[in-house]
Amino acid sequence: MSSSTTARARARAELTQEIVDIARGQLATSGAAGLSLRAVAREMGLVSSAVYRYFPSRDDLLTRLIIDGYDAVGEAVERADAAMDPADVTGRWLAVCHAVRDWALSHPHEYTLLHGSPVPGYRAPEDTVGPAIRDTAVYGRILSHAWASGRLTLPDDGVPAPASLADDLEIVRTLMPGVPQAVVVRAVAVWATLYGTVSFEVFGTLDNVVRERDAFFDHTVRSLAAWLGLPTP
Amino acid sequence: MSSSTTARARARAELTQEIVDIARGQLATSGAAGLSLRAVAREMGLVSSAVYRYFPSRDDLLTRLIIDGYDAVGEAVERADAAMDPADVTGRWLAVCHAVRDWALSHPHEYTLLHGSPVPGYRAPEDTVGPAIRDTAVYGRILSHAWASGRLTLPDDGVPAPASLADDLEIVRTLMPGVPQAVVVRAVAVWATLYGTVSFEVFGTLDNVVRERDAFFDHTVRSLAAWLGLPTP
DNA sequence: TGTACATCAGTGAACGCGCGTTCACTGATGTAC
DNA sequence: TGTACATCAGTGAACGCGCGTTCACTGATGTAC
Repeated sequence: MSSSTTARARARAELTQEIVDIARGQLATSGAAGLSLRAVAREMGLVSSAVYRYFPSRDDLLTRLIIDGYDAVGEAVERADAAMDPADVTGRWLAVCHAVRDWALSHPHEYTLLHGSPVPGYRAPEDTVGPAIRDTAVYGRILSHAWASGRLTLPDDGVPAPASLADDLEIVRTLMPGVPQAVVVRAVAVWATLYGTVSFEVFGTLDNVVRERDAFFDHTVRSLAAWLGLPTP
Repeated sequence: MSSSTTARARARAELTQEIVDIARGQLATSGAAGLSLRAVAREMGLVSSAVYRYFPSRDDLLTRLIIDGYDAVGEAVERADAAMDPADVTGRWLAVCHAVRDWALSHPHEYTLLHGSPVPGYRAPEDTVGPAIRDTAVYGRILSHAWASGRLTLPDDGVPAPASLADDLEIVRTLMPGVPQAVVVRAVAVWATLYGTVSFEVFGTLDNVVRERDAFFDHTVRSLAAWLGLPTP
């Protein structure tokens, strides 16, 4: 070999990527449950068994799609956050929420793969955990920063968190160090609202219900910001 | 024929029901996308073509499952609401939310059919619209009653709903007549939170994140009650 | 009440298609001397 | 630099399975006179 990566190695990397891209495209027509190695091979002009040189099984291909998906949202969210003034915690929150929604609307089938029904018979391996919390980590940093810089108002709605939740939600707490318990609990509810709202839109539940999608979403996340105790701009 | 329903008609009704029950059971192992008429026939000891005497196609069977599912949640929600003192609007709201979650946890695959990813290639017919809003209609009645009896506090968080939403959300508004616009908009967000939270739990997103599921859910819906402007008990 | 006819449930074979995965194989690419 | 050998990509056939849907048929149930 002359260059550090051989022609064979380069071809392998390219074909692997092509398999992934074609598989991702097929999510649109068949959904995750219907993803088929044979269909991918057919579209590439390969014999079906050739794909096994690249992925040992269908589930490994699915895992790759899932990891790529989480990374894509994670990156979109990180970029949206980085583009804002770090001190503008409310602006960062809004930017991040819109980034999730924008990504979901432009990649509906990948979003569905990540946040839709579990695929029957598929069990996600450990490798997916890291990428899966990449976006959540960004919300955590925003809330941490908001709290540390004295910009977070504690909730005061007469609904105190029960004692049994005090030791719960460790993972969430580690993502937003310093943030008081009442806000941590609320953050999880807000997290569910964000994805609940986006899923309603992507899965079609809002069809015939909400027409002004942009305005509705923007208003929802602004209300959530206030509910979280972030400063009203 | 002697009785008003002939033996043949009774057998037909029973077998139709049995097909539906078996199909529902198979959602657990195959998911909606994998629901198979042949598998249902096999489990019943029938030849696969016999099922066509009862359902003209696979999609019709799926439609029946969906309608039955919506009706089941709807009924659970209505029963939970009816068991409360009508004047106790906050109690009714909490009861209704818990009824949705309880039903979802005890029928996870039917819940997934209703609120998970769309089934590729399946288009829901008109008949599903009515049953689909049966539960939502109950929330609407609670809010309507709360408002009419002066128990609803208007939101005051410095985030007014934008003008473009004023003419939107007709369907939601008709479900909660009289309720002011600001609350209607918020009700949709709360609706998304409720189903977002339940979906997180049913789809496994909360695994390793929230341990105290009951306490967490109860706290979430109590917070939502306050956020909606329902009286704190 | 009894009989002739119509209705309908269920059969079994077939059509034409799909899938994941394994395996022995050819021929090209890369490596070590 | 040239050659012998090892590695690896892709082939094609096969195994054993699945699916939805159609169709001509048998035999039981229901209906009308």
